Amino acid sequence: MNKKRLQSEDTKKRVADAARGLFVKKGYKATSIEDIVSATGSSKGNIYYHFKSKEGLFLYLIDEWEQEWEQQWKEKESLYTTTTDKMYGVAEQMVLEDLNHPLTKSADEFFDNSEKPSDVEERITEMVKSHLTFYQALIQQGMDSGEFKHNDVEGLSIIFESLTMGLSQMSRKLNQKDALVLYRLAVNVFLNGITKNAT
Amino acid sequence: MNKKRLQSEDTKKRVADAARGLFVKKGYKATSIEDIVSATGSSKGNIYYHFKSKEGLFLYLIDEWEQEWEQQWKEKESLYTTTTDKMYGVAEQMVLEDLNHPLTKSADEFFDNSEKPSDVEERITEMVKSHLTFYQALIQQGMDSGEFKHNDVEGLSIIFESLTMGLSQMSRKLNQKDALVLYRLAVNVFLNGITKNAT
DNA sequence: ATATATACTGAACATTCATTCAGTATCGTA
DNA sequence: TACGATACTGAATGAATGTTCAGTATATAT
Repeated sequence: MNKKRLQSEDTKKRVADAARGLFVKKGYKATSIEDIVSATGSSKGNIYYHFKSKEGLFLYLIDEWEQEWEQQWKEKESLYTTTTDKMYGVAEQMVLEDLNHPLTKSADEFFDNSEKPSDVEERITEMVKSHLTFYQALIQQGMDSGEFKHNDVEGLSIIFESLTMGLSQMSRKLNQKDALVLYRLAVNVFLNGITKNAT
Repeated sequence: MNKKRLQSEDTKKRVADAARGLFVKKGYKATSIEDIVSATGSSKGNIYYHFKSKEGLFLYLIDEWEQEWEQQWKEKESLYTTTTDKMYGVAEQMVLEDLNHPLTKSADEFFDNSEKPSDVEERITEMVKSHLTFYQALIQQGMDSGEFKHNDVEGLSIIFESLTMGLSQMSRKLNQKDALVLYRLAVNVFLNGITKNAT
């Protein structure tokens, strides 16, 4: 039970990769199972053999993506000394990872489909919460270290999350280079608003 | 030909209002013609008699909304003296109007449906462009008057648009009061990042 | 070599939804 | 009053799409 299992995992990965690509490009709803079938050569039934449903496939990709993000961040975090640098680092990773890694589009799309209180919506809400917690800790850290002015930490974290959400939508048409410039400028504006020493 | 025409216009308005309410609440895709039928008591056919299509109905609402926004802004603009005040004013109107007035949700949703290069997508792109032009002029004005530091005007306008796009998504669950606080804080952060005199 | 679990196929099914259209009702007007 | 236009009805259509399932192939274990 080896060659078979390996092959099976391979097809599962192939399906996941194709689906990811399509979701980035077209969004969740606009991507049909049929599209994935065409892209993989695999059959409909086989996709349902490997994944519970379309939604299940999507959730699988989200999890995968989140894990990778976390891992990459851990690798980078130690390289930054100041909180300021960390915030630039986050923005950079966002452009590098999130724009490549696709669910941005589908995720935003999902946000607006309150139709079904599906697992996915819960999942996304959960994701936003964890973002907020993350930013909150980061900003608090900056305040404690004296880099940032004291202010409403929770509010600022929401604002930063909002800013990045908006940026991810706006920069969809941009190439990576331009997006990077835009994100940097955004963090710049955000920091000079909360940093003690004016630039 | 009067009573009839008035009645007709009335039903058209009733349909539009109901559709607006549903689009805000559920988003564009999640709102079916059937939903609008249920909400109005009008028949499917009648909706198609008054509006070309679901998309046409949506576009109608967008136009209506944009006109109202512009009008309300004109009434307020003269009340603000500094550009700073104007920006707060814009934010305030956004919360007061945009959150009430609904298409926010559906509009964002549309952004992610690149499936069809439909009129609507073009329309929304156009809207974003006009926003950017507006913010650009406002920010330029602030720079000229000496209120703002000199900086990349286009970039800053994109950032402000992004920020507000993100805020509109994040504040969906908030009540008007809390949203207002959040938006004010956001503009505060944005301005203290580009205003010469630190707070 | 045979049996069995695993991997896979694709036609059929079920549902949702926008849109159409042939027909009916209502109102203004000649 | 009768005719014509305008306003409205709702069943039927058609297309898209997620999901199921009975059946087939393949590889591993006995």
